[in-house]
Amino acid sequence: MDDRTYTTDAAPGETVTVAGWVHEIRDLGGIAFLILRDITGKIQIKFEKDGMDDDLVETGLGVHRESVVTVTGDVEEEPRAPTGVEITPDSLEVVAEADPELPLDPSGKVDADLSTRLDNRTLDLRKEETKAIFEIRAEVLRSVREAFRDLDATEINTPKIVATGTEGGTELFPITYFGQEAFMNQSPQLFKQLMVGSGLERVFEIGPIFRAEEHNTPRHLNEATSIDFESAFYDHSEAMDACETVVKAAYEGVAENCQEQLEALDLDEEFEVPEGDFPRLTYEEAIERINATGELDEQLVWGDDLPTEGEHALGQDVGEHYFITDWPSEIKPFYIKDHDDDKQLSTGFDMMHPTMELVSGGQREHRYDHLVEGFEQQGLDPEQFDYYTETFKYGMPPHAGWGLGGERLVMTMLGLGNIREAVLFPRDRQRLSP
RNA sequence: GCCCGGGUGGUGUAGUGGCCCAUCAUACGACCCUGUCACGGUCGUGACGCGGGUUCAAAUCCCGCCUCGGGCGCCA
Repeated sequence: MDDRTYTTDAAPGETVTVAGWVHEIRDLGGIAFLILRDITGKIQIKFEKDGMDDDLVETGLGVHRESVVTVTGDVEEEPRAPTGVEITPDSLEVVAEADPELPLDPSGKVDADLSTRLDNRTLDLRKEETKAIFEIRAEVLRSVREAFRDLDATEINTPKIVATGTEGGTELFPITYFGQEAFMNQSPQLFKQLMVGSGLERVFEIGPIFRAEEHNTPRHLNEATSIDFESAFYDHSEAMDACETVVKAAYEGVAENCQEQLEALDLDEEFEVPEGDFPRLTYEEAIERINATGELDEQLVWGDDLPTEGEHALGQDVGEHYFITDWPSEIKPFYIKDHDDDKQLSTGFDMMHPTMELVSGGQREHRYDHLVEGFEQQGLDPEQFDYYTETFKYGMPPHAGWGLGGERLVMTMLGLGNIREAVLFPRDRQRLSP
């Protein structure tokens, strides 16, 4: 449509053709208004019944909400119109009629359950607030890519269909690959590590990960977007620096480029870019602080994983993004390197939002012998991972990296109550369609 | 995987044994209304997830199934 004018661009004095959805019709009797909505906003179409073509009035006011129409007419300045301008139509064409009864109300007068919204995502995304979430999500991904580029990292894409999992025994989706057993990849972990040993040295990947865990929570998905980073000649501390930079860049991008969207979500007042360095607590300090809050019935002891309740108590105590470092080796995966001076302590770290874990990372074990030993200690058969370990024989530099949950980043940034809100078509325990 | 709580017109809800041939809002249909901006007004259409049971009587209690949400574990 060459001659289409966006509603926000319709200037007084012009004759324009606008195209979009019928948001609402208000018929006051002798005068009626049709509110037309497009990507840029809304505009009012005025029908004064006296002196207007009867067919035009009948068509314009007979159309159902959410139908697609094009309207050609004169734009006039009108202080009484919501946007200060309105169109007096010469012609109106119903391009696609909508059913009179809609499965949810895009004008937002009546709430819909998340489940109803997800079943009707297209209609749901006609709402300002829902649309804003995904525009912000896009900005987060854009900013993150730019931040990675500033770090001189190369974007890569690794296989999602794999022969073995990352950590061996965890829950994977099995598939059949030309008669062979295969799985959906749960993480690009091993592949991105191989790339730091390649000529690329520093890489990142933004892509789907698949986990077959049958959890049922507002913060888990079975298909999620992982933002992964890995660099040669980085230690865990430098990896944390990069992590902080990238997460802050996401917030900065949204603050700079998504004011309108934040307003739509009623967050423009409270949205804050994290300032200063994220505190770095050791695991030991973390459990001590959790114990000191007195929120837990039982005191944590060294070696315990942090229970959800403990994460919440600590998050509230810290009150901002923070890292937990120096985890016990035994509760971190085999590919995480231990501290050289203390085999009980790993270089693994998590980056936390006050409400949940966002990032998991660490310095990697780059020494072939230690790596193979690690596989065996975790009860995994190193031979199954030959494609991975072999590379470590041919000059694998020390390296570190992390994985960030893309949806969790958006969710915590916007204070969404459910991670499914941050995915167009979420895949969870019971949802496989749409 | 374990545990808990829900499912009532298109949508969101009220109703916890008889007061319910089921409340309200919105949507939808008809009519009235010349400045609405959640327009207003009058009237109307439309629902108890499925199956079985208890009871004189079930939306309401019990059982099974389906389905949705949440807590934990685990994780991003």
